[in-house]
Amino acid sequence: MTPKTDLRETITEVSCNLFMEQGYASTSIKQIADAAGCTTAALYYYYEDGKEAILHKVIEQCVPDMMGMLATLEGASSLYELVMRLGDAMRTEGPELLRRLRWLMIELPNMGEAERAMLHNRKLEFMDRLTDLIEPFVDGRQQAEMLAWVNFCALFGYGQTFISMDLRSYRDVPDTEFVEMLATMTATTYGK
Amino acid sequence: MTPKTDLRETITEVSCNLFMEQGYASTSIKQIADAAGCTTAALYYYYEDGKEAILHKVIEQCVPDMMGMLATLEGASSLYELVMRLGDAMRTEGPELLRRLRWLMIELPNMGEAERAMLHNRKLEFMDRLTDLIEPFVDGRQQAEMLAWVNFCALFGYGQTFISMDLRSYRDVPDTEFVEMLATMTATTYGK
DNA sequence: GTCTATACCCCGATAGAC
DNA sequence: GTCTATCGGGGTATAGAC
Repeated sequence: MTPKTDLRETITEVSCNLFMEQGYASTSIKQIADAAGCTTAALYYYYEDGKEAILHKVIEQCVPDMMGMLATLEGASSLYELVMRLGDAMRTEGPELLRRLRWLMIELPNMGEAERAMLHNRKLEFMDRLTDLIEPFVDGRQQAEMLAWVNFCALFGYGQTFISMDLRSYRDVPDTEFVEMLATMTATTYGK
Repeated sequence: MTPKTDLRETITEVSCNLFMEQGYASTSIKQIADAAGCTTAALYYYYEDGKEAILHKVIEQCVPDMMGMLATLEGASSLYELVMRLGDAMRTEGPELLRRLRWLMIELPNMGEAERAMLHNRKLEFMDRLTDLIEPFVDGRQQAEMLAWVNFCALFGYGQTFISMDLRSYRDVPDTEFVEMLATMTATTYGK
């Protein structure tokens, strides 16, 4: 029963949680050690470079698989259905995914050039793929690209607003209605 | 010439800048004192409760006047024009406004219940007012409310994406085209 | 009002025992 | 591999001179 995981794994896991809750700067290695059930000295056995090394490991593991989310969009039969499926995916994987994106954005200043570039690439890949999926249903790639941005930004903005401002009112604006409206607007105006 | 402002004002001003750039947790009172041209002891003359007191003062002053932004929307003659004006307002006041909103969202965990409630109220007031402005052009208040959310979230998501991910590519997706598409979608589908 | 000087604590990090 | 013990440094905060 006891999840006798490696201490190394435990450290990254609890660090991930603490960093996301409090931010990197406000989390002390003492806190991490306590949460992991060891002393600070033990941390340095697994992460020679200390706190910062843990951060980079957490960042690496924290990057969400946004491509996987797009897989469910394949085979949509209309633009309306495509946007609805995107909304569904956001609702399903959204809370965790948006939490991660949000944290990564907050910690950007603590990242190195390489990490920033990696995230930037992931973003572009995601938008490219989403554009691919939209293109068959509209007039030209440029239109598809803009639609990808508008839809992504709307869903992203929706998620950030509620995740950030206060989780309790996540349902003030019903998510199904939000997505339906977005899908209707998109399909009515640009669907062919 | 020399802006011989009160030291008290200087302190809140430089604190605001430092907090927004580095975050509250990563800013030391020594940094604040240096930037304000005084010693840390002087800070405690104006803010007995130290760093945290400065934070609360900065939060208070930092809350953006979102209602003012909506004033420019009055008198719009169509739904399309209304959304375009909203986009214009976002582009004009947007960078500074989104920067503030973003910071406030990040520092939410450091706020008291009262501050959180105040921000929540401001948000609701803003959405209510935006709904008022949209209502004359659509079918019923419920539709207006949802449209307010979709449009706000899209513009907010757009701004957050570029402010956060990297400012340099703010123009990867041209902002005028983004707003035009949003306005077109909104007006075509729901304008009456 | 502002400074100097200082207290005290917690932080990140390491050496060396086990 | 993990702990105990400890160090140096920077952090917040304050007492008292001016």
